[in-house]
Amino acid sequence: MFSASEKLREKGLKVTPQRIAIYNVVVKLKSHPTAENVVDAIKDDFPSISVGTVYKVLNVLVENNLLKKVKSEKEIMRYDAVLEHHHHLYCNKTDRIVDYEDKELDELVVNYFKKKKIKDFKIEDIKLQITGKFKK
Amino acid sequence: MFSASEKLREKGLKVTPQRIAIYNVVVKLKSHPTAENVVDAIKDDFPSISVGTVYKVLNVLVENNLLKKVKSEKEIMRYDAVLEHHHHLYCNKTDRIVDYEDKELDELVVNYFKKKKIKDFKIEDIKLQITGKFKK
DNA sequence: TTTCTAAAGGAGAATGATTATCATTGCGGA
DNA sequence: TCCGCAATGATAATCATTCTCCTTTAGAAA
Repeated sequence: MFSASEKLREKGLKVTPQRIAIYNVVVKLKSHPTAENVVDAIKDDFPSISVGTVYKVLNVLVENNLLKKVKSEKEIMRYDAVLEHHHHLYCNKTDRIVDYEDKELDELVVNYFKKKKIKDFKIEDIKLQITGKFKK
Repeated sequence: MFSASEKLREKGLKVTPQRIAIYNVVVKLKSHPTAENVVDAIKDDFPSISVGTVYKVLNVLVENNLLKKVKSEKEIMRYDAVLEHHHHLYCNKTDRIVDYEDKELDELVVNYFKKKKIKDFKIEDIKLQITGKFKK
């Protein structure tokens, strides 16, 4: 496993304490945090950080494939440090977004589209948005 | 096929020219328009309509299941008059969102989840977000 | 048809997430 | 260690959306 600074350096990005802290917060919070969540979490260790900086750093990390954006049910953007292909469970009740990984399902879907092409469309990625309710 | 006013009446909503016009615009524009798109399209026939009214009416129509919200890649909300279960093709290049219907695929996925349950989660709907590029 | 009232529309202010601006700071190559 | 340029901080600006408040109107009842 590589540290935040190593990952930043690898991408040719300047390594700053703010970037390290923000990246680590998103990795630690497995809850697909909003920018605001990140600001709150970071304020403990970094009281002087600017909100604008958090947005800017999140965007830089997304542009450099260190984070991904997650579309939430609402209009607020959320972030995900899990880069591997995975699906999402959206909870109607609690607004939680939970990662869902399922190789068997992926294979099923990929095989399906190997046989059945969509005309004039080149598929690059398929994600399932599974909506429902957590039982607890 | 029912007209806009019949659909509004059926839901117990007041039938107003603005509501009829807005509903018809979303039905006619099959492009998953944004609220702004709707405003533009409606200004031809309805120059005096207020932007706030368009937003309010779109929300009323969504609340009453006459329209659905579509999550776009960007932060802007988009609307869909097609209520039947369907998937979406997201074009990376042009930002287009195109409906994709595939009963065979639906069956495949539903059968898969009949066998393989997700623990502590009650699935209500599964949508595929197929990202890629249109060839023309 | 006329009347009445709650709901809907219009205009524009307010909000809230995100981005832009710009002066200051600090990372990292020389 | 020094220097240049990119990153940060503070704050203003932006943009989609919602809210407020006053006016208008749909539609039920008389």
